[in-house]
Amino acid sequence: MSGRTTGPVRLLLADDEHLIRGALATLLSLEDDLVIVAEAASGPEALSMARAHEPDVAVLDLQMPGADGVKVATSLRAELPGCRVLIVTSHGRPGHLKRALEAGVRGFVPKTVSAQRLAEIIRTVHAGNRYVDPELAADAIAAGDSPLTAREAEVLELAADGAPVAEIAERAALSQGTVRNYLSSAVSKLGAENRHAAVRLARQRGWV
Amino acid sequence: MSGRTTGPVRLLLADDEHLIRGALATLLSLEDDLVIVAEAASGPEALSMARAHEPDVAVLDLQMPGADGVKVATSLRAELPGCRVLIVTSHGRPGHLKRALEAGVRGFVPKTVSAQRLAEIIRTVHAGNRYVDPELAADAIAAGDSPLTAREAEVLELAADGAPVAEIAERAALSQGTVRNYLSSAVSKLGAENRHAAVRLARQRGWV
DNA sequence: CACTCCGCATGACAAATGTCAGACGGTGGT
DNA sequence: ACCACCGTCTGACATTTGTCATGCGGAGTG
Repeated sequence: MSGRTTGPVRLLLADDEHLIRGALATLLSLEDDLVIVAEAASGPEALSMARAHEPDVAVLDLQMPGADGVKVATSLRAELPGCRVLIVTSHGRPGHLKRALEAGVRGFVPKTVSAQRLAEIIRTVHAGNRYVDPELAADAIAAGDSPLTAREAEVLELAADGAPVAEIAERAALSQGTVRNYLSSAVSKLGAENRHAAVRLARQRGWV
Repeated sequence: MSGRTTGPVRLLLADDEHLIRGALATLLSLEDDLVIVAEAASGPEALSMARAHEPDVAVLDLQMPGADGVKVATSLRAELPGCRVLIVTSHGRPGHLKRALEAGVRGFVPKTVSAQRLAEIIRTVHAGNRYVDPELAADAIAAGDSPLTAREAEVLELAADGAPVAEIAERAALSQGTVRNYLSSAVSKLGAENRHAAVRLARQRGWV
């Protein structure tokens, strides 16, 4: 039902850490039914490699220079609908999982799994099924959806690097009072002490 | 010169990401003169493994649950002076490098190097030499030493999660005015807009 | 259509934060 | 011994931030 010809699963591997990517390539190559057809060290590179080699499954690191795994997945979905995407990550933030699934990603696993297990998951994804790490899924469900409105999230993001209200107001083209109001509402929705703690919480949950 | 008997270099591998640790173990095992005698997924585990197996070189990830690579290195230095320590990291913050060298670490490399290169560096370290990634070294020199006094750093750290001044004052057993003063001085020394930006900068440079 | 609800926006007031001038004690140099 | 210097510490004052009451306008409902 996958409409694919038989033969080894053709993989694209993208991760900016050469050490990990190389090691992973070697290890996955040991599996008889898997073959790495391309490697990339950044988001844009992953895209162009995918176009050139049309892999069956793309294994993407979530954090890469240029464009993160989810952005790459979105583009791939449009350009190569036959290519399944599997995301691998070190720090699993709940919000990222949600964004990833919305981008059509078929698998989402932390780097704490073994290579053996990863190979199995690659086969699962290639067969057309989905796979999400149970622990990350639980976290995502516990965290739930973002309670923030678009404006609140926007303002909170501008506040992320400790900028004063005046600067946020200018960048968002709002009055200072309005900015304070949004921040205040975001802070109370998140149950934080102040806006800086709120930024940390929102980041943790992947809402910004 | 190293006072060691000849034979393969005995390695301890510690990294909390199973995927990477396993892949790395496989890849390094391919080198004839390297052999992995122990693996660990956390700081404390790395220590007990090192005690049990007395490796020639310990390859430690900088960020691990329990105790980070530098803390482990400090303990190892005291308990197994013959064991060289090589630290591997994803996000190289200048301050970490400095702390690592003070802890007697012999090598410090980012995960962007290839496994082949890592094997060479392991041999370099085992031979008694030091190796520090040139780019990380340049960053560390550019960042320089922390200009913060002990108190300033302490207060800044307490401010890290967005706690209000009153709470910081209580936790540091200081008056609120004093706390503000330290924060103010830290902020101006770092050239930041406010204390939150200062926290970010100090973290970036590895000064907290 | 009228009504209600909710997100968006604003200004006034209270509270927290940042800035300043200055006091005290220990260290090192003369 | 004396002095200058630096880190530590404090309170008073200006600025920034957080909270509140309130107004405006579109979406959904009766």
